Amino acid sequence: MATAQIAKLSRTAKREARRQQLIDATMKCIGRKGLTGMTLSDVAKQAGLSQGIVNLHFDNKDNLLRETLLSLANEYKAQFDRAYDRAGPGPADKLRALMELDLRPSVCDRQKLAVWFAFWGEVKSRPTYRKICDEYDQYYDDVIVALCEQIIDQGEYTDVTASATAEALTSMTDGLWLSCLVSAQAFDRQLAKEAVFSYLRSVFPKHFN
Amino acid sequence: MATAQIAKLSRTAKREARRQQLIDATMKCIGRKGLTGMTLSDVAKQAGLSQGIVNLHFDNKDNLLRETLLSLANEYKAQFDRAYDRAGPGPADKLRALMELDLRPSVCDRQKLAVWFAFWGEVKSRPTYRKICDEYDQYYDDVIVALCEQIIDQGEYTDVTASATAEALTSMTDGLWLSCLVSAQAFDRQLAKEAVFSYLRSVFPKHFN
DNA sequence: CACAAAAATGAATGAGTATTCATTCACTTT
DNA sequence: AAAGTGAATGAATACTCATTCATTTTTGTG
Repeated sequence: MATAQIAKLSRTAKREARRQQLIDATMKCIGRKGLTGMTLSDVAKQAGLSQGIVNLHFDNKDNLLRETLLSLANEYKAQFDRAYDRAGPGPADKLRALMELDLRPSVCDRQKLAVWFAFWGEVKSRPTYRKICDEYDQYYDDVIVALCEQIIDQGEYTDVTASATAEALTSMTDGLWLSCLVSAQAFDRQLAKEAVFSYLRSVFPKHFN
Repeated sequence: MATAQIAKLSRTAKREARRQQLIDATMKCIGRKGLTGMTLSDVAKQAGLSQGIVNLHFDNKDNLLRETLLSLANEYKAQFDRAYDRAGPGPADKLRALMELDLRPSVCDRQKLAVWFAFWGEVKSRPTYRKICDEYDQYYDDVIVALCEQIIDQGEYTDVTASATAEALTSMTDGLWLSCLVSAQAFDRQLAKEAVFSYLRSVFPKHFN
């Protein structure tokens, strides 16, 4: 949010907008310099504000980073829930919508993925990060397992378990994110979609053909 | 390698052993403190050597980190090639072996994955890291695409493309690694295997049943 | 408009760290 | 045994960067 627009807001809204502005700046800096290279000066500069601004709003760097992760996670969850709600009523519709979400340019772009991977890279040594990531993941997994169960019920599929299929699906999108981040060639969104949906066609042929 | 054993080696072998000792220490430190928290003192202490030792052998921190990534990548490649060579002659045998490799405890353990993810987390801001990761990935991808092609030929599968299937498979293992790293529960290796192999059964039923 | 409160500034601080280097140590060669 | 060589040490140095805080600016209220 641009500074000019902040002026019009109420005091508490303003405070919140400032925090978000700093979080956004943080994500940009992580993308540009990595978690190891990012400094609070960078963030302040990126936000067009002064040296001490982060400590004023977040007390310390750790806090800023935790709030940044939370913001990223919440933003994703909002999109997840929205995609779920807006999709057609059947479990296959919903599952399709959720898979498509993960490959949408707004989710699957190098800038945002750089931030996700930056935090995942610290998960082992930072229980706080791990806890946050794990709690959200748990939630997504439950939703997707439930959808797979419904689909399996409907289609009377045998030789398939909901938990293994859900695991395969969520892993696949996470892995596609990695290749989007690492691959030197422009990410082939079409191929990625084909990977996911050829899988869905082959496990749930009655639903995805 | 223990210091005691280093004494017996020739001069150049000694030098190489020392470097590897420092690289191993670096990996341990990354696991324990993350890439942001790791210091050269930590590494020296972990290796049981003195302050300036890293600069003596690697000139600077950047260099140490790049060599650490290369060492990790080479170690994996050696295991990959070995698994490929040792597997049965058919493409399905080889593909099975490569998938099993990725879920082996020696590859898929939190300590080692922490290091991989630490580097992936910096890939966006460090072209060097990206280049290294991408080159190796390219190689693995080529191998796996070729195997899928052979399997598709043999089985006369239709409605499957080698590139999408290969993409799905490599993504899946990368994603499973993430869940191994993040999940609070002990990683369910059996479920992970089931995820991968139920997929293989369903795309290549003639080969994986 | 005046005044108190909140927000923001940016220079100063100091803790932490990568790097340097004079010195010591452990072998090897002569 | 003496001289020579590379490895290793660890104290000193130089520098970066998170954090503090005295001061200024902005905002909302009576």
